[in-house]
Amino acid sequence: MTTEEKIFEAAFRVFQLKGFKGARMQEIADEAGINKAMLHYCFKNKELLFEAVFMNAFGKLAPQINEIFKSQDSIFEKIKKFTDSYISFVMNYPFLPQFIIQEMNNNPEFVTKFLKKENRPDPTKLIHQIENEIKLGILKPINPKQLLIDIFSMTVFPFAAQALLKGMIQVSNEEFMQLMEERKKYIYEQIITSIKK
Amino acid sequence: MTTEEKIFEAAFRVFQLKGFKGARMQEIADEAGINKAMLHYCFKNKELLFEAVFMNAFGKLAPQINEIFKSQDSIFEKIKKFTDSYISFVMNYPFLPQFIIQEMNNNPEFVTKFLKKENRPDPTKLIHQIENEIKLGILKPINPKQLLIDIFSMTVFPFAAQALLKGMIQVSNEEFMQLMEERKKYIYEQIITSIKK
DNA sequence: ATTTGGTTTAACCATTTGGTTAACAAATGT
DNA sequence: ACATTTGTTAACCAAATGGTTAAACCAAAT
Repeated sequence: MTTEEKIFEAAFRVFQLKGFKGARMQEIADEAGINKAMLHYCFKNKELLFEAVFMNAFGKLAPQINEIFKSQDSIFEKIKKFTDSYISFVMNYPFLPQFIIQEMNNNPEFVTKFLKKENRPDPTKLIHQIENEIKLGILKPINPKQLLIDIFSMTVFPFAAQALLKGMIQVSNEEFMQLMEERKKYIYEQIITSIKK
Repeated sequence: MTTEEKIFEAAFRVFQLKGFKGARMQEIADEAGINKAMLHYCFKNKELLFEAVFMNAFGKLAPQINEIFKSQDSIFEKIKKFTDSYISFVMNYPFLPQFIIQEMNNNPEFVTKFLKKENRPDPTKLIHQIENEIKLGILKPINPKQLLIDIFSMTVFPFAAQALLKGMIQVSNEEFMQLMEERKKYIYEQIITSIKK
């Protein structure tokens, strides 16, 4: 593994855990097992290192989101595939959702920056599809944007609010993960039941 | 307004916007229109000031949550009241949910600390109630914890992930607030449809 | 008028933190 | 063999930051 990779992975871990402001360059260096000057040699400064890490992190999630937006499946199929693949993926990176949401809120300029990327998830197509399936009488007449919010909420929130949730409903990490595993199917069934005509 | 109150409100604003690590004592002092030394005179140090602000913030939300846990209403009634009161309340403090989730994740010791408070929201009663209504055949057989997660997810997530969401589905702040207004009823209807037998 | 108590401030301090420099080592090309 | 580029380190630096101190202010009590 190259030094650059060691730094990157260390930074990924530290930033994810502490956020941009909370992360210390020294800690990243220690975690990577190299000298602090090396950080600035490989990645000019904290901002650039963070940006690399952040964009990479978001890049890991974007495909899961794009899947739901771009594929040719029916709404039902899309929801099933999305919840399943998103939860499966994020169970391996349990802190990713909170990390992204937190930094997006703390640096609103990131939102506009990421929206400019060409692979930006664009929901307009999905919204049209929902409107269409409503017209066809497959779905109940609902606001497509609300449905979209539902899908994200039910899938992403448990991970984003992990600490609070675990504390509140009193579950260990194992039980939590099991709940999330169960949730793959559960979300799909709940949503379908509530929108199918 | 006393100096202490001025400081507290300023700290509330700054911490909410920048988080614990991101907030600067000088900024809070400026925002409060007083000298930095005054902060340390009134609230010994950053941690204590933050703790005061954070516990107060959580205290604002706890009643909304306790309502759903403690009242004598049916599940249906509880969900209706919760979504309505929570969203109404949080529309006046749009950054509160993200603030609390963020700091809970960044300082896991807060979770245990807040769980010790006597007014801690305890969902066991609600879970029993759900199990009971399932037995009575009012609700479909679902995992009560999943239902609880749904309620929180659908209500809290849009606020917690505000920046990302607004960017992704391309809505202005006004449109967002309108969606949230609409959501008070919407969530209730969606959930009821999906769990009513 | 003077003391007394809390309140407020300007100036200061120690530490932390992101970042730099200059020297050194190890490849790499000629 | 030698020069040049690339990788790596220890020591250092300036700015930022949380926190302290000692003096000034000011209202109420004596």
